[in-house]
Amino acid sequence: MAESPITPREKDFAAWYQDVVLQGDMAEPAEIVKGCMVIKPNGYAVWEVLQRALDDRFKATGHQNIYLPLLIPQSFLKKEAEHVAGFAPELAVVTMAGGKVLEEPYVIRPTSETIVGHFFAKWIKSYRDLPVLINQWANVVRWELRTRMFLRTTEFLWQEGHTAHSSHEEAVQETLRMLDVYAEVAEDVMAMPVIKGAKTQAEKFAGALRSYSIEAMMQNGLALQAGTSHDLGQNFGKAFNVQFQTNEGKLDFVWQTSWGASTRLIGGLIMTHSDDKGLVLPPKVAPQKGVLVPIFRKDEERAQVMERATQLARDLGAHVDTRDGLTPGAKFFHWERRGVPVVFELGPRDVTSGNIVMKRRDTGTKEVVPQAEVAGKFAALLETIQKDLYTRAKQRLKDKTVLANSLDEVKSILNDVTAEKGGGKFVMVHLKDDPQNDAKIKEFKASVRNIPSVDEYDGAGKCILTGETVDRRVVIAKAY
RNA sequence: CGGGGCGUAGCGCAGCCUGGUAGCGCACCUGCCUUGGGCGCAGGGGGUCCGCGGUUCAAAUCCGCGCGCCCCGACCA
Repeated sequence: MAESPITPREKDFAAWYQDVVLQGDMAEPAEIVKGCMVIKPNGYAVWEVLQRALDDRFKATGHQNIYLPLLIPQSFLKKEAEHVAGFAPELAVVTMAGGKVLEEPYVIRPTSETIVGHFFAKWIKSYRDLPVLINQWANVVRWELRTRMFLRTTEFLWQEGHTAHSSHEEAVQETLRMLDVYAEVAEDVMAMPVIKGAKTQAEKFAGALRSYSIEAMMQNGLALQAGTSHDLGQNFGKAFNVQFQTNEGKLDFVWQTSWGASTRLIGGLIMTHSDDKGLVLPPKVAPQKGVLVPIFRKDEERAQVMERATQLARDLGAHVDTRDGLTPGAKFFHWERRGVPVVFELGPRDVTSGNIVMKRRDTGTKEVVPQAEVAGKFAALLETIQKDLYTRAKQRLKDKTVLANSLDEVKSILNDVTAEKGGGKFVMVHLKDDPQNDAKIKEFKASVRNIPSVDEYDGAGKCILTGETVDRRVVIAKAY
C-alpha cells in the first residue's frame, strides 16, 4: 500500500487543502506567472456547473449578460474617492502599448463599477430606461500579496452584476434578492451552509453604502466570504453623472447595485466537504456523478464484464474506466481523489450473480445491489449524499459557533487559530457597527464577518466594547 | 517591503561540509505477467546541476554578484 499523497487535515490544514486541489487535478500554480493558477479540466468543469447554476438564476430574475472591456482608463478609478482608495494598492497598470508610452495608463479591471458608470451614463436618460439589470462573466486582476489556489489568486474568474434603479428602495431589494440567489446556490447546489448578513461599515466594499455577504465556515473553522452584494447608493451615479428624468420631469441620480461571486466558491466547496482521501463533490456539482470500474482476470471474463459494464454504464450515465495496465485498486484511488460521488464495481462474480457493487464517496460505504435496481438506487443515493453533505456541514457550523460576552472571551477563543492549525470558531457577540470596534477585533487578526440578517440568538444586548445597545449579535471569526 | 528557507530529470529529493564518471524514488517508454483497494519482473529514454563572474589542472560542490520561488508578517473576493 502506497503512502497517501495527501497531508491529513489534523496535521496541517493548509497543506491538506493544497494536496486535495493538486491530487484532485482541479488546478495547479501557474508558476511562470506569480500568484496565478491554471484551472484544469476537472476544476473548470465544476466552475461550469456553478456558472450554470448562477446564470440560470440571474436570467430568472431578469438579468442579461454583457461584456465590458478588460482595460479601464486610470482616471475612471479616481472618480469615486473611496473606491480608488480601496483598490489603489491592488492595481496592475498598463503604461505602454504598441511600443509607446500611453498618454493615459489603463488599469486592468479589479472590478467594473467605474466602466459600468460610464456606460450607464450613456444609456440611461429617463425613468423609462430603468431598471437596467446586467451581469458579466469575466476575469479580474487584483495584485495580492499572498495567494492560495481558488481562494485568492492574482487573476480570478467571477461574475459581476450591475444594476441601476430609480429608487433606493428598489436598489436595496435588488441587493438582497441577489444575496438570496447566492445563498440558494451555496446551500442547495453546493451543500454549503452560509450565514447571510450585512457587512460592517469598516468591511464594506469601497464605494458602497452598504455591503452584504454570505459567509461559510470551512472545516478548520475559518470563515470564507462566498459572495457579496452591494447597495451602491448614488455614489457611482454621482461620480459618473448617471442622471435620469423622473416621471415628474425632475433630474435624479440612479441608485445602483453590484454583486459578485468567484472561483473562490470552488475553494469553499473543497474546504467544506473534502476529506483526507481527497476531493468530495456533492452530486449536484460533480461533473461526473458515477464511474464504473470493471474487474476481470482472463480474456473471456473481460469480454463478459465489459459487455455488461457498457450496458449498465449507459443506463446510469456513468463513465467506464477502461484504462489498461492499471489494477482496479489504482482506479478506485484515482476516482476517490477526484471526488466522484459514486463508484461502481463490476466483476465476474457480479456478472454471474446479477449484482453490482455501489460505493459512496462521502462515507465509503459499499452496497451490493441487483443490476435491475441499480438505476433507481443510484438516483436515490445521489440525493441522499447531497442531503447528508449539507446536514454534516450544517452540524459542524452549529458545533463550532459559540457565544461570547466580552472582548477577552473572544480573544481567548480565537487567539491561536490559524489556517494551518485550525481550531476556528464563529463567535457571536454584541458589537456596535463602528470602525473603531472593528479595529479592536483586527488586533488579534480576526474580523467581523457580518451582521446576520436573521437573528438566531438572544436578540438585543450591550456592545462588548462600548456598552451601547445593539439589536443582535454579529459573527466574529478568523477568515480567508 | 521586513524575517526565514529553497533552486540538481516531469515531480519529490540525495550529493555540496572534505572539488575529480551526476545519482535515488515516483512518473514515463518497450516487452512479458497481473487485475475484487496504489501488481510484479526485465530492459530503456530523459539533465544548460537557476544565471553570470571569480578561484583551480579540474566546480553541482569553494567565493562574489544577480534572478526566481516558497513560508512567516503588514493588504485582500
